[in-house]
Amino acid sequence: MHRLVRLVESGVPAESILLLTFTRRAAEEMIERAAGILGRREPVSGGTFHSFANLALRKYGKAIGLPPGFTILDQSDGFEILGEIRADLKDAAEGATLPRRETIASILSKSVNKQVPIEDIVSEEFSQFFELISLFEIAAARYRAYKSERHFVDFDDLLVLLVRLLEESPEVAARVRSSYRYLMVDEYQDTNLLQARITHLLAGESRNVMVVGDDAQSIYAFRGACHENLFDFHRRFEEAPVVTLEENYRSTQGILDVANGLMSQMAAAFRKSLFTARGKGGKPRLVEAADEAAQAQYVASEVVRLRGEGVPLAEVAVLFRASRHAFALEIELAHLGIPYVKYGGFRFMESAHIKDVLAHLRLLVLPGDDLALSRVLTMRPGIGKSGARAIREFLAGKPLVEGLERYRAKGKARASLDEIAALLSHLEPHREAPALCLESAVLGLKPLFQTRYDDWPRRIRDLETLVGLCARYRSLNSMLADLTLEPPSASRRDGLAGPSRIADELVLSTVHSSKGLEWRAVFVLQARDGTIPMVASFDDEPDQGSLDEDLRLLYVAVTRAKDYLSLVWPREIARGPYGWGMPSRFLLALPEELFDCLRADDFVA
DNA sequence: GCTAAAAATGTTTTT
DNA sequence: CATTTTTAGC
Repeated sequence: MHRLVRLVESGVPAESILLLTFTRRAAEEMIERAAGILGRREPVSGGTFHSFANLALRKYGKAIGLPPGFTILDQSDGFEILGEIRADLKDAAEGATLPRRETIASILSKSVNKQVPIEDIVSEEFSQFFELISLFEIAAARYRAYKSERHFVDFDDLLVLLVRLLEESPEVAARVRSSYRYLMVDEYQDTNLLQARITHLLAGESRNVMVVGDDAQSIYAFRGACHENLFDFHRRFEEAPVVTLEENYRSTQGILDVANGLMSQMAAAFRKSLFTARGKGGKPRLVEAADEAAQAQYVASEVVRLRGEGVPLAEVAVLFRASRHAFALEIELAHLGIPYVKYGGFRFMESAHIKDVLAHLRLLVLPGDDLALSRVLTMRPGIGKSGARAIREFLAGKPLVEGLERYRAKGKARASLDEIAALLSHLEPHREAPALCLESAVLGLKPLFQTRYDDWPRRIRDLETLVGLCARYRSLNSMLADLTLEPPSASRRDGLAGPSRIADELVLSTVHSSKGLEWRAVFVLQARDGTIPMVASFDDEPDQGSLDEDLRLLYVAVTRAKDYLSLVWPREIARGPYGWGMPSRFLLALPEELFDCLRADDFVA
């Protein structure tokens, strides 16, 4: 940040500075801080690598044959396509069971992000599918073909295509480089090989580039992040000075002692020892709870106590590994009437009702979007998978609404087709603002939702919130692209969280989504062996790599806390590996005197 | 043959 | 808990 200020003060126009990072929350945080320092007069550009790629490709993609109106696929779109491909490949598998479509997607995606052949990924991480490598390669080829025929672009393609654009079109590369002369990348340990290449390409000859990262906080290896990028950057830009930041301005020493203790268990290369001038502070707590309910009760009662001591709810966070770890707590909070926002985990854009409505809008933008068409068709009564396929084939190349009316069908299917045709012809994307269009679609689908979903009131509320969030868009296409790349990420008890930053709400968040943020008080749920580190079963010990990643995950969680930290471990949990009944091995490895060891049961009673 | 309802299954984490 | 596969039903 200081470099940013210095650059601007030394006369560099703010708009020639580009800030990039991997996660949206880190990007938001980064841009907000920059705006805070520089004032609003000169907005700095920046965002995630993906959103930057989206903008650049819309603008210059023509140079590599990509039309500006390309459609972005989200993860579940990709799953759906691969599901079809998987079904087609079943015969070729000759009786062998193919992995789930999500697994195939993960293999293909890793191969792209790490820029290594599928064969390597499978032999390293999925050796049980070694026999199927050639099938995966066929699947990859079909998946690529499917996308390129339709000008569909998935998350990985955004990066691949940006690299190709910058490499194959020197004119475009020169233009982009001249408009962003100074490049800064935050959370560099989370970038993958493609993003590192983009960084190098954008830096170009001028080499005006700075990256910030902490290898101890690398927690995205599962999607191909490569924290060695940090060291590689150091080698590539030899003249770049390395500044190690060891003084910590956030946490009290008691918390840093735990953080240092965790870090000393890592096999990391850039060793640090964190210290602070903030003083010792209270000891972090290591709290034993009987089960998840007791864990929830302890956390809730502590939150109430802290609020009584003057700590606002918004200054308190509860962190966990997976979204479901917070379920019990959510019930408890609802019971006590404590408001909260929950980040991470469940994704709205992938929940059925939102996809239902957006599929209709996608058809308005691109009538040939057969992924969206399938969804629009099959969500109606009377039309199933094979019916949809027949209708899709019939409709190919025909005007959509007319075709729907002319298709020969009877009974429920006929009624459904008429309803779709009526709804689609009623929506007028050219005359209405995108948000209004969305609103009409919601209204038109409401009767169907009421029969289809038991919890339709909640879903309708979600959609109404979504309409509100979309008010700022001027084109349907950019609205859809943004919703895919930057979906609303938080929820409240009753659904989608709208913009209400004023409210004093407790924060529940996955550790992954908490990166870069800080709170006065932090609770970590399920700091339990089997969860952190995650262990699938008794006889299945995790390998060193994933063990290390989990250690870093706990490190990230611990270092979010400024003054107060409680690590809670339930002895019994409802699912998953039973019978561990131990705190995380990473915590057991630390000297006991670093913690106040408590029992939640004594506490709550 | 195709759909719709019931059982089974398999779980991070993000763009 | 929500999605996918299996099974029954039309």
